[in-house]
Amino acid sequence: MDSAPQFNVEPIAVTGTLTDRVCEALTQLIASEDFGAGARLPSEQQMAGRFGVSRTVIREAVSRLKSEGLVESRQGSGVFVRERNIDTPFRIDPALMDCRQSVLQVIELRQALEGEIAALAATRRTPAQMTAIRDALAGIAEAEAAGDDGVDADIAFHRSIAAATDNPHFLALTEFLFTFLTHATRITRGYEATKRTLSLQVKDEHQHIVDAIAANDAEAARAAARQHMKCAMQRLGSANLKKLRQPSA
Amino acid sequence: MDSAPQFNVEPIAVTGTLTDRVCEALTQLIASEDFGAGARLPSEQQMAGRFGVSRTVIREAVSRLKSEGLVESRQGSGVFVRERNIDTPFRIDPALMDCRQSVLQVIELRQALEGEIAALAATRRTPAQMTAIRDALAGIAEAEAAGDDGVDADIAFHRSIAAATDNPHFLALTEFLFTFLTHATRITRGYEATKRTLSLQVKDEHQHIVDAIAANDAEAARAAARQHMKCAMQRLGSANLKKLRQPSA
DNA sequence: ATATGTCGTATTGTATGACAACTTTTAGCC
DNA sequence: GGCTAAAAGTTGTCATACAATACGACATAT
Repeated sequence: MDSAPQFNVEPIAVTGTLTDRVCEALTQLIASEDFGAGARLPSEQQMAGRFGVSRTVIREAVSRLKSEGLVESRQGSGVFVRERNIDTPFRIDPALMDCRQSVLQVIELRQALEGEIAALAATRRTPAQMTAIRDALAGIAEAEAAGDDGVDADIAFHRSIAAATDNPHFLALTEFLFTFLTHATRITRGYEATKRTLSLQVKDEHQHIVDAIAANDAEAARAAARQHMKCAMQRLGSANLKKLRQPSA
Repeated sequence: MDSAPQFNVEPIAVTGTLTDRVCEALTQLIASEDFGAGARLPSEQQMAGRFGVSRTVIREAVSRLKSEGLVESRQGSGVFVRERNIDTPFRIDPALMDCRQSVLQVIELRQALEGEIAALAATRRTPAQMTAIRDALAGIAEAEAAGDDGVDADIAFHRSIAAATDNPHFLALTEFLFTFLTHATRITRGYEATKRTLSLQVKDEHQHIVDAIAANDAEAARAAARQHMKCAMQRLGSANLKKLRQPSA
């Protein structure tokens, strides 16, 4: 009988762009098991005909579904429904945001990353990226002079280094950790406080990192970044924080 | 001076579709705060000119960014960077799952983490955790003997080490990266293949890590784990990866 | 002077046609 | 049957055109 999946297009929403509507309709079709995992969608031309839109719209809709991991396209072959993706992203429970131990743990994570990030940046940085790093470093001093707390500038500095790795995942993860830390420290305070009093030392640490990256010295960059993170933990740790659990026995 | 955001487009990645590359480049540009929240991107035509691609490609890339919530487009006005949500989790674009470069980049991320994880584990591990690590190592051999591909056992091994850091975020992040890698390598294949042929070397690397952790030697553990990851990258890099066709028939 | 209407321009949304790159199927030959 | 080559089908990319919308400039009315 009807072995071929039907294309019963319910009257799609009357709001939003055509791409939005087609996207929604396709998502619904896939979800309603008319097209199971591995099934091939009709060709873009066919879908354009069925929906009464141009292939442009279909392509944009499919592109979105691709970015959501629902389908995958193979050139010359077609568009196929993906297996249910166990898309469990990495997240940090916001409930831990005001927990100081969590902050230290996240910084510990950063310590692991920043060392490698600095090393890779020292190896791969382009002159343009080096300039961006130097600008960001200067931005910290400016912010400080302007009376700003300098948190944003500090983040921008570390971000510019992460960007120089040419590995977007380092940048994305750094970004993510920073959003957590800024929100967390906004609760626990103590960031600006410690930062202000020790700004000289921090500035020195930053300079060491930049110098190493400028010199293409991966090992020195790694060491400088690690030292920077270590000091950051100590600053936070000494700022009236409870100690992390240490290796007991 | 020129306050307008620069558009220093470095040569983008040489793999994947044009849309993939542009998408990645734009994400990086937005993340690197050349374009802060609320800023307007250049018009699609301008971007097409700068990247040297057609407007079609730009539109599909922007469409993906829209579906990820990074930007929003207003007809007649332009494309604007959206305020980053507080709890946007760290995730990896599923569209990059079959991109071999992404796999290597994620492994590079793991390389940064595993070194520190091993070092921390060596410092903090409890006897019980040490036992768990040894059991996991033995589990790899058992799985291998049983004819299993040993992927799950390998994951369990690294997980047991991450658990010994007493920092739950290391465990969670490792977990996340593994789910990505398993899904990705299930597409690109080559994991078991390379693993089988080089299992002796892998086993040796594992043993070195365990020994260092057992001896509470943080530096040795870090070195061993980094070496392990480095080799993993080389193995994947040399392996002849090919996209896998879904067995729909 | 302020408010309002109109217009022109810039920008995104959509349509269409074409070609390239790639995959699958088919036809033909041995 | 098995192999090769042609053909058809599909996604990827490009170029162009027009529609729909937003926004500022300018003129006009109150």
